[in-house]
Amino acid sequence: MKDLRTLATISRRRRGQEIAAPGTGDECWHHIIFGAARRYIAWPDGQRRIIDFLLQGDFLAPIRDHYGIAIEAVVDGTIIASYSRQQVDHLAESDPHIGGKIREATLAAAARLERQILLLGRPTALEKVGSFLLDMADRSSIGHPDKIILPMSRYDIADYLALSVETVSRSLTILKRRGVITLIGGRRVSILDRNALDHYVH
Amino acid sequence: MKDLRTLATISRRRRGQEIAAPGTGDECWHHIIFGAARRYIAWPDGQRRIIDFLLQGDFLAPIRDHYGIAIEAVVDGTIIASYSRQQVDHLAESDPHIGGKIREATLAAAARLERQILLLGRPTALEKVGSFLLDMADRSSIGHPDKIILPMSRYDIADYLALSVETVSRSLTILKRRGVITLIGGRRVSILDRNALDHYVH
DNA sequence: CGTAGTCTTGAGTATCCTCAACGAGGGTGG
DNA sequence: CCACCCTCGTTGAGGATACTCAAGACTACG
Repeated sequence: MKDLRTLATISRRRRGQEIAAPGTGDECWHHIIFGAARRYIAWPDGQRRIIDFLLQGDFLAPIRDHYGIAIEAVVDGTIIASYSRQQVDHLAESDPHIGGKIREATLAAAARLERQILLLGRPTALEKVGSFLLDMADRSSIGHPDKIILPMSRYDIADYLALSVETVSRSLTILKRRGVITLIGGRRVSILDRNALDHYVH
Repeated sequence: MKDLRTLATISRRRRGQEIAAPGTGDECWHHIIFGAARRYIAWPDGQRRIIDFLLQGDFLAPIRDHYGIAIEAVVDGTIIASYSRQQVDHLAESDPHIGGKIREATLAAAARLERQILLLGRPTALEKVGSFLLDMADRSSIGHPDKIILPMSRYDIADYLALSVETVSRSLTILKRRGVITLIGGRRVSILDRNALDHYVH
């Protein structure tokens, strides 16, 4: 009996290095073993829209792509396991249990996209940033649930939330001044008042 | 050999009638046979966010839901085929071919969510509305690719695009005045200048 | 024909974006 | 070890865009 692990191609990437070229996203499953990645579109006019951040442990399904979506590592030393879609399909057909796992992972990827839709639908910048922090706190489970380490830059966050960098920065400053969070060196965030944060988010 | 069709529960809904109660979205697959539906969250403060419109032919995967997402018919006489998730899983395990179909449908649902993310990420209202029209023209394939019949109200569109009703209305008026589209009675749209519309969308 | 819901338009305001400057941190080379 | 450069992050001022509030037109339906 074959195993998923035998199909894996493990690779290691530096910060900013390409994981999948634009338009090739539907060829492979990816699994983030360590680090973080961003899935994005670069428009011809120079703008960039980040569709999805992939954190440690996340699976990415091979979603069909008409836009030229690319994937890049966010931090140095990001480790990715990639699986050819065809081989995974083949395996799923021979092993019903694995087929179920695959369906499960696909639904989880869809749930992540859905959260992102809710995030983008929030009316104000403060709500977007607040939701984003709560989301990151949930997902980047490193021991304490109120300590977040943001692996991505403010520019990344801005392109993810469809805001300008300045607005992201200002929103964080406002949350800090109101005593809702603390900021240590830009990338380390502590949630002091989760109630208040939840409240921004409805 | 069992067949998917034997598992279907067919039902018929009037405009505004519930198809799935909040939080039950992960129990069933749904397939829109006729009409249209909206998948949405009603926040406690009265706001409503539409995550997804389901048009004729669309499949909806049973995505896990922590928010209380509900589904409603958009037009009278909407016909839905529903399939219990468990039974579908069971069938998929016994028939690899169906398993593949299921994975395919799940990926298509994810691709739809992804398009919605790109839509919400557009900076201006005009781009959002323009993208929305192109999207609808692609999806509601009724003979002519440049004629659209919008089954939903302006309020629905506003909650979908995260804009106010007034802004949606104004954007459509602007597109009309610029000769990009024509409006017949509010719900019927013709695309006159697809190039221009594409251009708004980058 | 009246009513309720939908759609459009207008005026004023709040929010966010753009442009600009400055500060902090990390690497590199002298 | 320090100066320099580069990227990243923050803050300020001014202007553009979308929202809110309000009122009027259109449509569908009883």
